[in-house]
Amino acid sequence: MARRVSSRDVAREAGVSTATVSYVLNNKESQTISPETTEKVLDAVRKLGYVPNQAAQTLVTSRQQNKGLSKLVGVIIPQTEPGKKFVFSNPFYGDLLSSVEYTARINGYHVLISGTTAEQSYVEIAKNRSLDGIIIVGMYPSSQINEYKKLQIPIVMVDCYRSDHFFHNVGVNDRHGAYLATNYLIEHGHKNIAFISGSVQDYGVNHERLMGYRDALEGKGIDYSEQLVFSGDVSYIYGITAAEQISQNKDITAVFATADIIAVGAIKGFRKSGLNIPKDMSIVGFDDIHLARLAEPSLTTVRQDISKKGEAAMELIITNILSPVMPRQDISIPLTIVERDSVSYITNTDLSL
Amino acid sequence: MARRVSSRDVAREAGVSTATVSYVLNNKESQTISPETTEKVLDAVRKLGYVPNQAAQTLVTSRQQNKGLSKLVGVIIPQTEPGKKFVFSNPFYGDLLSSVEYTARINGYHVLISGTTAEQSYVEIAKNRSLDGIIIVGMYPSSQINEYKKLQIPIVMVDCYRSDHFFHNVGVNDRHGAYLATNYLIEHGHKNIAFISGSVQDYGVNHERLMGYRDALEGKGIDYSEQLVFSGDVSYIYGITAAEQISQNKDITAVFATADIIAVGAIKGFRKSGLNIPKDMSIVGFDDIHLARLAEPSLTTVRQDISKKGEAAMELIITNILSPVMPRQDISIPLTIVERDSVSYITNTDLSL
DNA sequence: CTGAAAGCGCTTACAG
DNA sequence: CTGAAAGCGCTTACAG
Repeated sequence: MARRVSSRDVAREAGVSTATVSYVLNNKESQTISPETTEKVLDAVRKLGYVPNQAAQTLVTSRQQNKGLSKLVGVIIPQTEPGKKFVFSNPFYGDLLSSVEYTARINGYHVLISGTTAEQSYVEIAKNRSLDGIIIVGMYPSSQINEYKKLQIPIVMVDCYRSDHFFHNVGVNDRHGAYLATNYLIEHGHKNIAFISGSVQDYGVNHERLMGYRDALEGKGIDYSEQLVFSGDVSYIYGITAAEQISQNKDITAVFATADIIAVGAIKGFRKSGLNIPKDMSIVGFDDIHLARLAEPSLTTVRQDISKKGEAAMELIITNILSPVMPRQDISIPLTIVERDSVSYITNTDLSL
Repeated sequence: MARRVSSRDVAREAGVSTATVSYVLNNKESQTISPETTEKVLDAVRKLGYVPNQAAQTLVTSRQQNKGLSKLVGVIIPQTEPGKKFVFSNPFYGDLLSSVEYTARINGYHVLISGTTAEQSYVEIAKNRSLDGIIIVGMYPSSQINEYKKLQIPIVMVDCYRSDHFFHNVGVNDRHGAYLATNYLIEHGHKNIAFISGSVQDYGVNHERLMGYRDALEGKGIDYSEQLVFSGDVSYIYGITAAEQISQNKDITAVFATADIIAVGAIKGFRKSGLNIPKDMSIVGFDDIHLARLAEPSLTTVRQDISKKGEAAMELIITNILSPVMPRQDISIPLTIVERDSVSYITNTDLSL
């Protein structure tokens, strides 16, 4: 491999010192360089095709702060199991990563993606690469999260519900989103609304969404009943199963499914049971995945701006790199209802029964 | 930020020189270190939680070769437009990236993802980060590809058809895949088989797939007719449109769609036209996206092992880093037919007409 | 306004 | 078997 062009080559070409080259390229306000010298250096840079060596820059700036050393931000995406591949098939991660990368790039940063191996913790990777910050997506065991605290670099958690809030957070207000969905159904005249979700823990996304569902019912003076809560796993199959169970209960006229994939399964399940969507059963989902638009009927759902999420996360990192004493931030990305064809009005509830 | 533990700290703790620390950690066969010393160093490393500084390593190894300097491999994913976000929503890229990253990781490499900005070409990024190799996914303008040649580092192109083959290549045999799909339909008794695809260029994926379609027809002595070729864009919508056109031609009993998304649209289109799938019309797709399994009926399609693709690409890079004089490689990932419910037999073609 | 020099944290001939 | 020393390519006080 041909030796790379260094700042010394540029200095020689321009007839100046490497210090001057550095001053020109980093235009420090502390140093003023004459226009002529600046021009000479820039010409030499162009002529030789000089690109600074980031490794050298990282090394030399390791003593200072408020700058970012490596201009590298790590992104941690959930893995099926530690040391294995990512659970990346979910298009959500692709969209998120895309906006994370874009926001990094226009700010002069790059993105390192990496899972962890049995032999190497992410903390080691962060040290080894002199990461300027880390974005952690999804839920992880507390032990792992605690490790990161030692790192003393900006860290943003995305979509992570935890009891202790040590790092910055970016997420959606799941409770509010569930409220929106449920309330939408109520405003369409529905009263007996089933709730279908993955497993509901004491905290976490589904817990929040269940709370939002209850908020909406309560807001309209409708009694909450555990009978209407169906919880399994986040899958198409479970959507079918839940729908078949729900079909047994003739009072139920609507369903809020906490994930589109469940909702789409439910559509299938209801159809199997001979119910027409939306005439006999209204459904609202959550996520607005690609499939939501293609479903038959197309699915009314709660949409989050994934792009904004990634942008917010990376902006938080960068802001925090620049001002290390910044207080912890909690950012909530707005949610909106996307109206499609899976919900119908019930005008005369009593008569229709 | 607390000063990091350096090899000097380790050396001091172990009562040896930094050279010895380096020898122990990199266990060079050229240097033999006594077991006692090795033990002392390793103890110190553990005690202090020492992690080598990659920037320093990259910098110092910049004079040697056959090693990889930065242990960093760049991955270029298609962007909507230069300087913008990735076209990442396609789950394909997520799967690919996942296996690329995994393969890198278990080999001691990391993955840098980055698009390009107007102000900064990827060549600059590669130099700046001392990238050890690059994986380029998809098609790019020749001018851009030519830029990369200067870089003198291993480069693998994934799914890229080009007239000049300068870099390593990883892809699928699209022609063979199309042959498999078409032949599958022929073996189910179909003779009038329509071909639906995105725009067909003089070279590229769709061109190859059209060739494979023709191969299969020819292999069974069936005449090729341009009347049966429908080409628009790779979208659900176009699938609907094409299906509606095809419904006009009562001779056609089967369709090979070169993308599942088109095939799923076609299912919808045929249903609109009152045709039953697979009784009145058989369909085979290509890709095996998530949707293929969920479609009604589920879609028979050609599947590629995306994971293998990423693995092969990264392995090629790493092999080439270790042996820089390696000849150009061309790797084709196997394709298989996934049989589902969208194809039926035609036993008595003549009678059925 | 510009340059000489030190130093970031490593690795590797070379000497012993 | 181990260490002193040079050097990778930068940046930044400091001196002038």
